[in-house]
Amino acid sequence: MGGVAWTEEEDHMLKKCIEQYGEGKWHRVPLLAGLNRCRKSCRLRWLNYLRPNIKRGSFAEEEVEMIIKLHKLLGNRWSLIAGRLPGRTANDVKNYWNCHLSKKLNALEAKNTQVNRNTESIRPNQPRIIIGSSSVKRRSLQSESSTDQGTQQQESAISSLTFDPERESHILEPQQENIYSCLDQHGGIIDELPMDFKYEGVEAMISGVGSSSSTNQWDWDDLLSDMDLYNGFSS
DNA sequence: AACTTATCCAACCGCCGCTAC
DNA sequence: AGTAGCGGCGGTTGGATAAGT
Repeated sequence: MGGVAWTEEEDHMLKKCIEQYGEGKWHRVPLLAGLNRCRKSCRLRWLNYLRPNIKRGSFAEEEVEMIIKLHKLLGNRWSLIAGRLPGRTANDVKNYWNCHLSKKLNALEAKNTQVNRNTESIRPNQPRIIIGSSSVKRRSLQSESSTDQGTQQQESAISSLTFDPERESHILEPQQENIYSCLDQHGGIIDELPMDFKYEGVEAMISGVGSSSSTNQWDWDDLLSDMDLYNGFSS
């Protein structure tokens, strides 16, 4: 493991402590539980392993599809992504992404680079406004919007930002944008990706009307709410 | 069977924003 | 205004295990 593994006894003590005192106040948990662990370890152990209703085992295709979609929109915001996958933790999602999906995307990126060398004109004529990296933490976005770093164009984009499928891809990093463009444009490697994700356009994805989405617990309004809160757009 | 390499994933680390003082 | 403490997050590490030779 990455550190000292938790014993069953420690798990029991932590669980008992949380059940008795509730979540939160993590700085007190080690003391209350009588554990020789730091607050962060306790919190992580609870969130990723001990918390009730945690789903274990491999990811279903629908879950993988959802992860890919959400990653396209949110970047490496694992906690937000996990929030849309009942029973899955941010750590699980992150690990799954790093172990399984990022490799596929890297392969795509490599291929995309090669493709771009031959087909420069694929890029859109009108430049997109990138309003901060989606993988950059919320603080960066907020600070960008509050400082004079951004151009007027950027500030305008930020201030007027509401959800709009036409603009949703703007929150993607340039690099990601290339990768996902490649997903749309080159079905070959995408065959490795699950289900019908490879055939869906952005519009279908945004509206949640993908052919397999009927079984997903997709609640776009909730997600937007989260994003608003997360990015501070609602304030 | 023994060894090497690849993969998985739990745990740790460092950073940041928020809040109270 | 400055700062310390906290919760929370994403990135990284490294041990266990599986797969390959």
